[in-house]
Amino acid sequence: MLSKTTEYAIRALVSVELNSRKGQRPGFKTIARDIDAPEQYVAKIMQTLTRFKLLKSVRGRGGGFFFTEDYQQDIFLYDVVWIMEGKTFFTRCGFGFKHCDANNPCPLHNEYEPIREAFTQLLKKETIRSLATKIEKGEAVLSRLSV
Amino acid sequence: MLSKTTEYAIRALVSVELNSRKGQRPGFKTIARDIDAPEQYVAKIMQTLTRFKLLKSVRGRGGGFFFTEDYQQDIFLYDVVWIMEGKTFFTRCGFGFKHCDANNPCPLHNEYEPIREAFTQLLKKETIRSLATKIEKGEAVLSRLSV
DNA sequence: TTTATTAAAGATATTTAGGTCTTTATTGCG
DNA sequence: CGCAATAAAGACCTAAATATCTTTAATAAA
Ligand code: FES
Ligand code: FES
Repeated sequence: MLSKTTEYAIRALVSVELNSRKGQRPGFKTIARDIDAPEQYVAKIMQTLTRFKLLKSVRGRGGGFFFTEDYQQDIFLYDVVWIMEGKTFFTRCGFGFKHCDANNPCPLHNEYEPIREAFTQLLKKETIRSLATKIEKGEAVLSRLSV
Repeated sequence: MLSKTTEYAIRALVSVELNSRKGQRPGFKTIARDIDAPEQYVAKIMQTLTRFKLLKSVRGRGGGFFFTEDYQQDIFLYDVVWIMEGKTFFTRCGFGFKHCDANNPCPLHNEYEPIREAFTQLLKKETIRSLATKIEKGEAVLSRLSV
């Protein structure tokens, strides 16, 4: 569904959120450990997220990644997916056509479109904060050691 | 969602169904043209589908691909996806964990699981025949030249 | 039986996603 | 200032998905 890279990106942002709730400013190594992903790959992904201004970074001693003060508006998973997968992600044809077109539908369209839409709505509803809160409440986990 | 290969596989089978309704026994070149996919790649995919006995092939003059007489039980899209993507396809974690586990859920689980299940049900409901019928009725198309 | 036609098989090539390494720039601390 | 710690940047590497090429085997028609 989502690419591994996008999954890492979402998990990494949640890691930053959880760390900052504890007054920390994590670096990419901390994040990578948190989410059980390759350090250097996480570093690359953080570069992308920073470039797209989903969060800030500072280099040097005491540096790391953090959300800005004007982080009033939530980061929706939709935003992350949009950045990592491109806007076409939300309108792909389930049958493999270049575009979805309800006026010239593939034979899966009528069934597939509502499912794709439900997933889009999920991504427009859930935020980095909402995921972090679930984890903080113990309702979910950020990574699993076993299986 | 589905890999390109799986999409080709489904479309190829629908092409065989539509051709055989017209009394034809298509070869991989005909199929490739029907579904607008690379000939040799389609050939490879047909080999896989034949190996898994979703349909039969004969070589030589007048040869091609066709469904057997005991083709009473429908071919569900679920079967095709199972063959092409593996059984783990239907139980993947939307957050990137190795497995989905409701007892130790990721923060997307509660929202994601129903969507994944809806898609699985779609694949268990729709068949190669049902897709072919939609196309035959003019309700959908097998490929699109433009966009 | 020869030939044309077709799929199977296997090797190879290309592209994309995923991942690593090295160097440079920035920052804070002693 | 000089050093240690950190992210950025870019080159590079690896693995998987996608695609192609070549040879072989099977079949039917002439
Ligand atoms: S045309 Fe295929 S999903 Fe809409
Ligand atoms: S644990 Fe992630 S979807 Fe079930």
